[in-house]
Amino acid sequence: MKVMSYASSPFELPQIEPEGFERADAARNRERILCAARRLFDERGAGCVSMDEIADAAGVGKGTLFRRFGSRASLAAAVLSEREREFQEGIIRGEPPLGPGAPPQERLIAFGEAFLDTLEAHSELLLAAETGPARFAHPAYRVHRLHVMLLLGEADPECDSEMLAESLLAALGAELFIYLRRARGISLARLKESWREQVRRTVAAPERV
Amino acid sequence: MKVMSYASSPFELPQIEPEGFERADAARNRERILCAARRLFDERGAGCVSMDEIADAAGVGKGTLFRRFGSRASLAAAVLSEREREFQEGIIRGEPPLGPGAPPQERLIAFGEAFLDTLEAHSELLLAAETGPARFAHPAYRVHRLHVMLLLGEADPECDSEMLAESLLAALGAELFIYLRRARGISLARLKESWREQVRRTVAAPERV
DNA sequence: CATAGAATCGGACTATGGTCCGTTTAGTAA
DNA sequence: TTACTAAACGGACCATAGTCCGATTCTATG
Repeated sequence: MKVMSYASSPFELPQIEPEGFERADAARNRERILCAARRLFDERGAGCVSMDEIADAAGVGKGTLFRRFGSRASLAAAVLSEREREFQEGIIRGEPPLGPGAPPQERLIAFGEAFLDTLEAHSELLLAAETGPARFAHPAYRVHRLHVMLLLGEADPECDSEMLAESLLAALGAELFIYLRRARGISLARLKESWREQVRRTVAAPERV
Repeated sequence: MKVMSYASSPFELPQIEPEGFERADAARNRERILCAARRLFDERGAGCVSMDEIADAAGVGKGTLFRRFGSRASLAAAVLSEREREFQEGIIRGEPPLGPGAPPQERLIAFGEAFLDTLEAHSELLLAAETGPARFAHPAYRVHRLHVMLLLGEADPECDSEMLAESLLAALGAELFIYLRRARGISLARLKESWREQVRRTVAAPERV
């Protein structure tokens, strides 16, 4: 079996720092936009802020905003990128059970619980960052998928870890989270318990081998 | 344990036929709109048809279109409703394993496979009908959820069937389907195999009890 | 048939994500 | 310092989902 590792598919975050040189005014405007967006999203909720408002608050034209960030979803992702970086940090170099060292099943459980915490704190932003089928190609999602896939493969070499990873991650989508949490009033604790149950059922129980 | 049945939460389809009386012109326009929408969606793909075009093709004002159907997502759902009706028919009164009679695990597998067939045939429409967290409150989704939940509870009375049903259904979302199928080129057969694997792993294996 | 009034119609209007392109400006080299 | 160029700027512009309300049309009733 071919062994995959993070090295073969390096970490990728949305290209916040551009590759080559960046003009001073461009850098300044990018910073201004991110600040304004962060503040407005925080104050009024991501769903209630238009791109025009962000451009105005940043003292920047609309064209500039869209050239920098491409789309609303992409801007939301950029605002989330610091949080995402911390999350990935915890996964790669953090303490067990989220970080390396714990058995894969426990790491999977810890991953989902940590993700649910992120959803609890930033569900609106995550929802804004999820737009259409393209979202699954986003660098952050790819990292999550690779992580879950590797853990699944480690926990149970028999399984189709690639597909199971997609299925498991689908249960952590922002739309579903918001519906369950707000419309149905399901507690965060129950969502976590449900995730644990799903992981336990998905990876082969120890006695199976 | 309280036994739930379909009777306690009757079938609900989007209210295509209005409850009370409907004026003749209203009925005629509703039919015209559905026809035009069906045709245009079919000809050019649901993603490439605007509401204005549908209104024009139906020979109807935009206001009329929106009063009838409320939103783009809702119109897409209405266009799908016939297919959905057949699907539900197959589930309730059809032949096993989709219909009653087969063991719950097999019925779950058949459900997913049938759903994947529907996605294969109508993914764009289903995508158009999925809009935001509200989609989980749609009558059709509720029927699917209830069905999966009952089967899960039957297959394994120990499990939290309510939550597991949501998780399983999340893996059948149109966004994910389109991404896997088109961007990743994964075959329908593999998606079905993955569904079977997931169901087998989720419901307790027979020897567990 | 005539009338009343409630339901419906339809298109102008708004809000908003996203694009375009003429103008401005930061960096560079002479 | 100046001239030059590539990049960035910004706001007018476009497409489209969804709203509003005065004009119109349907149906029931006398």
